[in-house]
Amino acid sequence: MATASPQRTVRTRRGETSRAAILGAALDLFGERGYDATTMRAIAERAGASLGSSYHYFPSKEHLVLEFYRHTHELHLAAIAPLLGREKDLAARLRGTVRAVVVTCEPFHAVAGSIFSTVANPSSPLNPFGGAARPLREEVVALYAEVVKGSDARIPADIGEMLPLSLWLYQMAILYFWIFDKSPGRLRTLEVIDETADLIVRLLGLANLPVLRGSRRRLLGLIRNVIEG
Amino acid sequence: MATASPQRTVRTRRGETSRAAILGAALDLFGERGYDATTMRAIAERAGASLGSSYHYFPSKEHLVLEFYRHTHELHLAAIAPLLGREKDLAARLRGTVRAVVVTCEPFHAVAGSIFSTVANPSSPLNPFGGAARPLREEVVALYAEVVKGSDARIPADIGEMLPLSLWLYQMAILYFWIFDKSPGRLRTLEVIDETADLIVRLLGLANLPVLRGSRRRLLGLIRNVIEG
DNA sequence: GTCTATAACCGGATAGAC
DNA sequence: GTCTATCCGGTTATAGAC
Repeated sequence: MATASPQRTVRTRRGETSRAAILGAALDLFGERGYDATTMRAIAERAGASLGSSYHYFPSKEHLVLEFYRHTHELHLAAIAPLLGREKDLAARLRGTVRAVVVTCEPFHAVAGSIFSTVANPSSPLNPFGGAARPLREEVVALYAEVVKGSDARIPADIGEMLPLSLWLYQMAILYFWIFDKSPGRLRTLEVIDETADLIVRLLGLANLPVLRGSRRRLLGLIRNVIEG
Repeated sequence: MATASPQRTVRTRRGETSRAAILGAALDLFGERGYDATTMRAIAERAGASLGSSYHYFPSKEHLVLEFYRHTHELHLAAIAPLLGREKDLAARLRGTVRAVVVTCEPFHAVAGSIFSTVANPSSPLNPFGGAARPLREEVVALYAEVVKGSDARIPADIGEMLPLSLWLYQMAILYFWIFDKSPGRLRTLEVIDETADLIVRLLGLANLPVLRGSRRRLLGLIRNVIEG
């Protein structure tokens, strides 16, 4: 077939450019006005595209938000790479990782509230527990697996199995606290992170105590059971 | 002023009737078709009212659903009164109280997701952590204070101070799990309640262990600190 | 067959006449 | 307190351009 493939880089590049322009406009506007106050029409206009074009690239307004997640996730990964390469103490790794989450998200604090409420809705495709968010969720869980595995802490196997997902949940709780935090520099959130990260590691160290064995087994069974659903 | 007050019961009653008709129609339709598929226009039509009239009584679609929530809260109180009068075991009281929450809310399950997300929005006046929701929140916290106080469990004072609010938070977490629960009869949620209620009471019993003293003090300090904000 | 654009539709919310 | 007329914005249909 000498006529060969009609797929050319040029044509693809035009699509990519439009897509990037629309996404960039959306992220800008979310940052400027918040999620609710940003209309799809305004996004299209700023991107120099039409409304129909925006919907060609993003099936819904919420899908633009998903992209926004991914963006901050990449920033987060880059921010903590040095720490994870150097530090061996579990509490320090955990504290540093979660601190980096809120620091990375800081420019979007004003938007976070409305995004959260959109996303908390179980019927939203963006719900973090749902299917569409699975790839990203699994990346974050894998990150917490690395936070644990790269440390010098010795974690029992049954706990280690559940720990990354539990830490992901912990991170979500911190983010919800952070959304409400009006303190200057979000200092209160940072304090809470320091306290809780320390407490978690301390309790992990106590998990082998005979008196706690029964509760530990039941708690792990519960978590396992809940995840399966 | 012999012309006196123009407020007559008749006029008030007419308003009440319309209001009740609209609310009733809404609850019926929510039950029949679910929240999303029920339009404000359909509610007005079934109630024999106009769209504008509906908005005269209820500022938004979500407010209609909130009304139902208040209603179920009353039902919940009534449902657990016998249990709280009779039972002395803390685990049983807690389990029964939280079980009754989800049982009472069951007719409401299809709508619960959108309510939760409305209410989770920090900028919403209806946010459970915010000022407007304070009266209802304090009622629920007071209920959990009674769950604890009416039991034969001996709770240290520092824990007792924080416990009702913590249990309220625990109930919220259970409700969020319940929203996602697709199991028949919502059995999985009931199992989780039984497990967690038991676990909580067990851990309360262990709180006096010397090894846990440090963590206990830090955790309580943290909770106290978080609440103040 | 990939991209863009215009013109609707639909339903929540509001304005203002009566 | 009730209505009609309208706005507004997410979403969809669809026609054509490259």
